[in-house]
Formats: sequence, C-alpha cells, structure tokens
Amino acid sequence: MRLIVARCEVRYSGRLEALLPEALRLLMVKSDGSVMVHADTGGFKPQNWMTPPTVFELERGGEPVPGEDPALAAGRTADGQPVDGDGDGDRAPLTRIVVRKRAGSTEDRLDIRIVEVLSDVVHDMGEAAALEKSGVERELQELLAGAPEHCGEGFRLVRREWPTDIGPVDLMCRDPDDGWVAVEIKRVGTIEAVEQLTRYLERLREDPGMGEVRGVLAAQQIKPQARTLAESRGMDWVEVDLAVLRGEREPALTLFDV
Amino acid sequence: MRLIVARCEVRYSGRLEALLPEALRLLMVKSDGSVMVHADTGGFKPQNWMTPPTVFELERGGEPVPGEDPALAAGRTADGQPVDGDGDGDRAPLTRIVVRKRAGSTEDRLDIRIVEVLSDVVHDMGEAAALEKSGVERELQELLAGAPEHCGEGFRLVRREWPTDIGPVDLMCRDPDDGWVAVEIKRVGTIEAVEQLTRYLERLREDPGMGEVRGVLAAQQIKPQARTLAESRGMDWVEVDLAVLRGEREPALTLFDV
DNA sequence: GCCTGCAGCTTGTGT
DNA sequence: ACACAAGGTGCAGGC
Repeated sequence: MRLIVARCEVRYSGRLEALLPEALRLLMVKSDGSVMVHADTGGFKPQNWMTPPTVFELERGGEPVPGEDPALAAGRTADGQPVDGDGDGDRAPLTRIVVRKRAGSTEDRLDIRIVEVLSDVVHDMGEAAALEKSGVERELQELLAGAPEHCGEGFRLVRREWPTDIGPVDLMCRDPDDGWVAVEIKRVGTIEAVEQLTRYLERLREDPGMGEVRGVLAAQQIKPQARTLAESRGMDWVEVDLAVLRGEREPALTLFDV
Repeated sequence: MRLIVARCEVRYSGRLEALLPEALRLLMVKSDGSVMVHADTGGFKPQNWMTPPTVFELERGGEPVPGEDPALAAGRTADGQPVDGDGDGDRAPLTRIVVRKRAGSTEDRLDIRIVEVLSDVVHDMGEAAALEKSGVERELQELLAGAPEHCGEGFRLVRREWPTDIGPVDLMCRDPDDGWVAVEIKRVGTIEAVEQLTRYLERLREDPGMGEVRGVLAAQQIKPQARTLAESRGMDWVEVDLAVLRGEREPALTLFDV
C-alpha cells in the first residue's frame, strides 16, 4: 500500500464530472490497483476513488514516466520507506497521477495534479489481511468451532483463526490420537479451497513442533472436482448442514431428507 | 489525519459481530472522529470502520491512557511527524484502540488489538475544499425540466417534484392534447425504475381530477428488460443524451453517431 | 431530529 | 456477463 500526502487537485470524469480544488489530501493506492482520495474530514467516504482494474500514468517534474506503477511499488521499495522521487531524492518530484479504467464504451479517468508532496511511503502488508469471510462462511466457522466433531469424529478445537504468515487457518483441532488437524471452512468447496488448504498444510508441516498435520475441507457444498483433488492429496472433506449445526434439524434425518 | 500501520486484530460488535484476524493493516483516523481499517486489497471499502460521532479509549503497554484522543492528535503533534509512543520513544507502545459510538439502545464498538506498530504519523491537512460535481440525476432533471420536449414531442412542464403521498414525481407535464404525463428520471433505467413509475401512475390515476395519465421513463441508459417491461405496461421510455441536453451536440447527429 | 431517496453507491450471489 | 438484493450501507436534502 502506498500512502501519499500531497497538495493536489483532482478531476474525475466518467459517470459524472467532478472537481476537487487544490488542497491537502491523502492518496491511498492499494496493491490491487484501487485508488482513494481522502480528506481529513468527510467520514467513511473518499472524496474520489477508482476501483480495480486500473491503469496508471505518472509524471515527474511534468514529464511522463513510463512503466512506474504505484500499485506495484510495494514490491520494489523498502517497507515503510519513502518512495524515491518525493522531491528530496535524485528524481524529479511526482507531479501527476492519472488513473484510468475501461468502463464499457466510455472510460473512467481520475486525474490527480500534484502541487506538493509532503509524504510518500510504501508498506508491504502481505496477503493475510485480504482474507475476509462472508456472512455464511463466518457463521459456519462459529458453529463448527462450537461443535468441531462435525468436522471429524472426536475432533477437539484448539483455536480459531490459527495464525500463519500466509493467513489464518480457520480451525486448528486435535483428533482422538492428539494429531493436529487443519480445517478449512467454505460455503462452497471448490478446487481453490483445496489449494488454499494445501498451502496452509505445507506451511504448518514446516514447523517441526507440529509434525504431521491432517487437513479437512468443510463446506455446505463440495464440488465433485474438489472432492477428487482433496482425496488425491490425502485430505478429508465433509459437507455440513447449516440447519443441523443450528440444531434446527436432526442429523440422522438429513440422510433421507435430500 | 492520523495514519497507523500496524499488525492488529479487529473486532466489531454492533449490528453484527465481526472479527478480522491478526494481520498488517492501515488504521486511518480522521479529525472528525472517523476510523477506517484498510487492508491493501479490497478496493473502495474499509474492512471495518466507524462513522462519527465517536469516543476513543487507548491503551499503551496494556494500560489505559485516559484523555488521549487519536482524532485530535493532529492538533497536538508536529505535522508529518511520528506520534510519540510508537515503541521507539519514551512512552509505552500503543497496544489497543477502542472506538465507541452510541447507536440507539445498543452501542457500536470497534476493538483494535495492536500487536506491533510499524508506523504512526499525523498530518494536519487543514480544511478540505468541497467536491463540485455534475451529471447526476439532479442535473438530468434540471436540464429536462428546461427542455421537456426531450421526454416526448410537445411536452410542456407543469411542475418538478410533483408531490404524491408515496413520493414526488420527477416531472409532471402535459402532452400536446393537454393529457397528463408523469416523467420518471434516472441515470440508469432499470426494472425498479419502471416499478416506481408504475406506483406513481397507480396513485395519480386514483385522482378523478387527473383522469388518464401517461408515463415516461427518461434515462441516460435504459436496460433492455426495463424497456420491455415499460412497453408491456403501456409506458414510453426515452434515452436522453446529456451532451445534447447541454447543447454541446446536435440532436440530429446522435441518430447516426452511435 | 426524523425520514426519504440517491449513490461514480459497493458488494455478494445466482442465473 | 448480467440482473438482483442487501448493506454495520453512507449521505444529503426536506419537513
């Protein structure tokens, strides 16, 4: 994420035309290409913004700088350090950022004319923060945390959101033999979910204190391709019934209830 | 504006319960008391937030710090400088920020548990200039009010925002035969817009003094399904060109200009 | 202050 | 890709 505090004028053209007169603002550029222009007041909403996918054009000292992409700067700059070229380095100061986006027949365009850069820093935040769960997935996790035996016979919960450096494992459990089990929870279990669980297991198995770790994919619905892939990688999978977890229905009945 | 980059876990409780697992995030605190928690993906929307008015509670080194208000820090810290207490100063590191807000009978609460502060700076941005924008439904309505013939041949405006007990009709006009016409204006005409116009017409036709009332949906863009539904209900629809309304382009040209 | 309707809504979910 | 529905909607304008 790149954070630029600058005196700037911003023009948006697309669905409508908008002009922000010159003032001090925060320009936030996320690594997914999002751009937000925030004032120090005005609450929740940015004064201007652009959602991905975006294309950037930069100018330094009034001259175009091809190839410099603010959204990718995080990978090329020391973490938390000022970006070279904020006016006190050997490069010309940043004078313009144009953010463009294809929007059907027309084009959305955010034109940021920068008068003065007060700060320009980049932070590499990793990917862990990106994983946020939908309402159903979250409820599933809560219910399964309270009844981990639905993920596997005799499972006991050790911790929800077990942290790893590539993101949190939904549930970390122990099986009846005290073996570790990583449980990945999804509303719909796809191949992508199996891949995710695979990455977690790789990571966890590198920890010598953990030794063998089993993997279980738990979801309301698991696609046939995901079942096959999980089995071929030695993982278990289980389809869970939300109504049963909520105690609204008897587990046995579901066998004949579909 | 205070910008804190920190490894943190965030809990929200209010309308719902939400947990953001421990990860690196940006905490943005505006001087109006707004708080936003951003990951470096996920576009426009913060992962968590609180709109003003808010009350803050801070902890440093696990101990409460009464009286320190992040939203007001901008007035008490040198511009662009790190806030004292980020771990390398003489104060204990920031370990927790609780943002509270009265919300009716219950309370909204954002609980940010901070594991590590990577950066903590304050910028005084002064007063931000207001946004100037045009092109929204408002402008469409103004332009069409000034040139109602774009809604239908020979239309004369009777009044904008014609009041009914289920809401105002955007434009009420008379056609060349002095028949009433209700015009609903949207930027994008969807089925929902047709439904809305339908409700207005139902209401207006109950008025014996009005008699027959035609309906016209006018929008910059009208979805195919909306066109079909409008036609099947005997309403007219018209796509209007903002450039033409503004007089920037010749109406006739648009017939061949698409 | 409450309420209503718009928003460059944004975002998810199903078709 | 597109239509639909919900949002911790946020936000402004009218009463």
